[in-house]
This record gives sequence, C-alpha cells and structure tokens, in this order.
Amino acid sequence: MSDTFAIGELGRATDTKVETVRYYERIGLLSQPRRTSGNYRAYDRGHLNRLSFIRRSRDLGFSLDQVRALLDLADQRDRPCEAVDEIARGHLAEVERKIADLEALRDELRGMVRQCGHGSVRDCRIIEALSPGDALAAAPG
Amino acid sequence: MSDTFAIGELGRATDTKVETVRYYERIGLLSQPRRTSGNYRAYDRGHLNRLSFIRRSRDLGFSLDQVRALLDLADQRDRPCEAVDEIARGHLAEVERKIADLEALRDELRGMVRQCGHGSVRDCRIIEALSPGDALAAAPG
DNA sequence: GCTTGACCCTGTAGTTGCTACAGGGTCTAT
DNA sequence: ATAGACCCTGTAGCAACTACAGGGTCAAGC
Repeated sequence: MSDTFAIGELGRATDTKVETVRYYERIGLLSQPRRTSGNYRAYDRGHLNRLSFIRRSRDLGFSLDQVRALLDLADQRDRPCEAVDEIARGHLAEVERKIADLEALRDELRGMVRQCGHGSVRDCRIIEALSPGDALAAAPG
Repeated sequence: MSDTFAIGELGRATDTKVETVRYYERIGLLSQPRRTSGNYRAYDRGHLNRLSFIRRSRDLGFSLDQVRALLDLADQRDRPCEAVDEIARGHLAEVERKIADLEALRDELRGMVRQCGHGSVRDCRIIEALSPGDALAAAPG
C-alpha cells in the first residue's frame, strides 16, 4: 500500500462520508490534495491527520469555525506563544464550560433513568421529570 | 387574564421564539390551536404544558424525533415505560461518551497552556491528542 | 477488447432545527 | 384616524452535512 489514499479510503479511516470530505475541501478546511491522471483526489498522511482532528473536534461540539481556529493554533508552532496562548485559554474555558453543562445534563438523565420503575408510562418518572412544574402546570386562582 | 394565550405570550412563558412555535406546529409537534375571529392563534393550558415539555427535552439534548417519541409515549399511559427508559439511556450513554472525550481534550489544552507560558508552541500536542491512535496515525511497514 | 462493478467526478438539492425577513392584516389607545 | 405592538403566511437563510443525478475511471474477468 502506498503513501496516498483515495477519498474513499480516507473516509473509511476517519469515519467520514466521502461527500463530507469534499465539503471540507470546498469550505477550505481541508487543503486540496493533488490529483491523479484520472482526476482522482490523492491524499497523504498529513490530510489524514488533519481530517482526524477535524472529525474528533466536531464530535466534541466545536463549530467548524472553532475547528479552523484550533487548526491554525496547531499550525503556528514557530510563532511566539502569546497570541496563541490566549486562543488556547479561550478554548480551554469553553471546553470546561461544555463539560460542566454535559455533567449537569448527565446527572439529570441518570436521575431519570435510576428512578424509572419499569412500570407503566402512567408512573414514569422520566416523563414526569420532563413535564412542566407547578409554575406552569397549575393556574393560580 | 383568560385561559387562552396569544402566540407571543406562549413564547414568553416557555422562552421560545414565535417563529419556533409556528415551526413546531408546522412539523406536527404541537397541535393546531383554535383561531380567533381575527385569525390569531389561541392557545390553551394543554398547549403550554406540551410546549414546556418539548423545550425542556430539547434543552436536555433530545432530538425532535426523540421528543416526538417521548410525547407519543407520554400519551400512551397504559403502555410499559421501557421504551421511554431506552431513549433516556441511549441519550445518557452518548452524553457520557462526550464528557470523557472532552475531558481528554481539556487535559491536553491545560497542559498546553501551562507549558506555553513562554517561548514557542513547538511541543504542542493538540493535534496528536485528538488524532486517532496508532492504527491510523502510523503506517505499518 | 469489452463488459461489469466498484469507485471517483461535479453540481445541486435535501436534511435538521431553527431564525429572519417581506409584505401584509388586526387590535388597542390616543 | 393613525401609531404602534402584535399577529398572519410564505419564503429564504443559516450550519453542517447528506443524498442524489448524471456522468467518468479503472482493474478484473471473459
């Protein structure tokens, strides 16, 4: 096996649909690979790493714009660190906020699932937990 | 104040944009309310409860399809609640996976910020941290 | 050397879950 | 009667894909 990959191989290696790979290229997130004589895209290991990074970041809830910023950050290894440090700190704060949000969500879901008595929907605590509280459910007066 | 609400009131009560309320109606998630003589939507407390349920579920990260399923289940009071439990469990598993991934990223960013106080970012490992394991990152042979 | 089938190409339109107009109608108050 | 806040329908836009349609390429097998 050579050092280049067709788009399908790249897709399988990164769990990305072929159309999505082309989409990333179209919006400039993934650089244009060289083409074979038959006009097929020929990717190298750099593309593979970059795409892996993109996919994982997306999975973690970063927007494409944020992924772009992260990639720039990773690319500017020669630059003095200060400008980059700020971006990194910003991302760190955001990641920490995201973790906190998800943990709160997880706790709620855990509470729901734990309380589920496996009875009928009538007694289902999950549904109950999702239903509005007193302030909205009951009319005053 | 009467027992019915205009769309704007409903929106304010549930922190939902008016356009979003109409959107939920259009896709059949919220039933059509009766109309006033002037063709204004007139919602009742049932709509308010249902919309609250939808918004809360959305807030907890359930997709509209999942919300639809939950609503259907909530309506079938005699059915066993296993299906509800399954939706919640599936969602919980997803949330837990995301937290674990974000924690890995957080640790990387923390290390980076700590390391990166002065000098260059040469040792930045964020790409590596988010890149796939050996199977993909290193070519065999 | 010709076909079959897996793969690739471009381009465009659809999806989800909203959100934002445009171009109007209604209602309440002054 | 006129201003302003609200409502109506309809359509188009957004992010981030995803799914075609209508073709071209290429290795394998007969």
